[in-house]
Amino acid sequence: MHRSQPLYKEVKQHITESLRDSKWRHGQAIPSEPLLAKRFNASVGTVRRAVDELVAENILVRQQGRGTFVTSHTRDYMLNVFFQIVGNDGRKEFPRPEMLSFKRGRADLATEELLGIGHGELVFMVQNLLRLQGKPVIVDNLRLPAKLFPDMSENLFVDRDTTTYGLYQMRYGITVVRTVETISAVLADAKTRKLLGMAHPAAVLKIMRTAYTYKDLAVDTRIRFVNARHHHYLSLLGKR
Amino acid sequence: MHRSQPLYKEVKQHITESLRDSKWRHGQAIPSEPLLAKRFNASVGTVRRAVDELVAENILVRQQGRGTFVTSHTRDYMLNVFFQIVGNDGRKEFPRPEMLSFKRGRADLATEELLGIGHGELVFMVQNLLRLQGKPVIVDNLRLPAKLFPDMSENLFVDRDTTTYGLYQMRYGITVVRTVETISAVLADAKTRKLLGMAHPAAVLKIMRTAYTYKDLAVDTRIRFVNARHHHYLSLLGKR
DNA sequence: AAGTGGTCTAGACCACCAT
DNA sequence: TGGTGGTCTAGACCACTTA
Repeated sequence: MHRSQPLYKEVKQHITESLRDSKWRHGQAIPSEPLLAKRFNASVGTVRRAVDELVAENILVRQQGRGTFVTSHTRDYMLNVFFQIVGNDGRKEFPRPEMLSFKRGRADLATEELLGIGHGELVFMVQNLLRLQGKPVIVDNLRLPAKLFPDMSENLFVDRDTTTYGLYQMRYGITVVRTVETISAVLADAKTRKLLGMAHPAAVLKIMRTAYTYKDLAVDTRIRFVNARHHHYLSLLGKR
Repeated sequence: MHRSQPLYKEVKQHITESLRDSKWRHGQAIPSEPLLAKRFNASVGTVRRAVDELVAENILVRQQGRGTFVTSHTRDYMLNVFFQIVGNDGRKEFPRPEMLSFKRGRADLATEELLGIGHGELVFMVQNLLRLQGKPVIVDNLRLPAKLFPDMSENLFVDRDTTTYGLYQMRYGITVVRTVETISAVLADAKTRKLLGMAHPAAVLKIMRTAYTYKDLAVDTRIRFVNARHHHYLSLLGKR
């Protein structure tokens, strides 16, 4: 048989499409491997290979004896996969968010480019202050395209006990699968210094992050300023 | 058969041990899969699974029709796997190093702890200035345990056209397989500002990195200060 | 007990590389 | 042409979860 693409890649793509189209919702089990094999006219081994890759990408989770599940963006999951700020003592902790402002309007050109939206399209702009161990450590400026989040409102960001990505998934069925982060160091401006309780002059981490769902669709973009005096960004490269 | 560990994990461990003991040198082909299968009393499929994991960890490289090779720490490989500083235009470039100083002596306690060496053991201390597009961008303070690098000398760091990790591999058979990086932002001191051509006050990235070889043995540790005005640190999380 | 994923095998065929 | 890795299959048996 002559194929332009290996069968397991095709199976993987079919599964990804079902996820993108919300055929299987987060937290639910997908069909068993023998069932998928029958559906895609492939052997169980081939299906396993496709699922293996999606598991490696944190999109599916296997549980022996129970089934294979669509990853839920729980707090713990987020902490492990997408949150890289740890205390200098090595401990990682879930940040406590406080919303500072919520607006709807137009974004600047750079933001429109990052989000891949047209000029003048509406976005939501949310500013949050994140606390770790009670102290303000991160100022977060979030931008999300209004068309992806039809009835987004201020209330959803207050008193939530989920992450923003968890919110996207639970309420809109949008699952963030990867992010791109750009990290630099800048002198904090007066407002940021005040929020983070830093004296002049103060160096802070500037982290620009854009999040993507299946098919490389941008979901949100944000700029974070981090007081890196008692915390740092952890990056692991290579094996493991 | 009852096993405490899956067979493919054992095979993987055997292969890793052969690599650690330099039985197979970098750039060389390891034995073919049928041969390994025979040697370890396993099926080819099981050997493939072990090799798959080592390939995913960038330790081996497959080449269809030719064989499976021990990864060589070429410039290109380093750039892709361990070097995360990119220009703000998105371009990545190989840095040009200039050695500022080379010393042999005792390290401070923190360094001894990071390297996992005893108190008072000798280390080499190397300071380099790294240029990108001709401009000084990174000040690198390197520490390596003398006992791992017996006849290390200043000359080896001058006029080299390899990376430090490439040097370890070619001359000492030591292969770096993973690194741990800790990133924060600080105000640059006068000396660093001068080297990087920055005015007062200046915020720089402070990157502390420790590199490990097989079996979690620390190979070197370094502190880098990066002028993040025209460059940044790139971090990709999640799938792909 | 039935169903799920986890491991392992043996073998077929294909694509690619060296000679 | 022979050897290498790449894909795919069919089936056995194990470990775990649920009912």
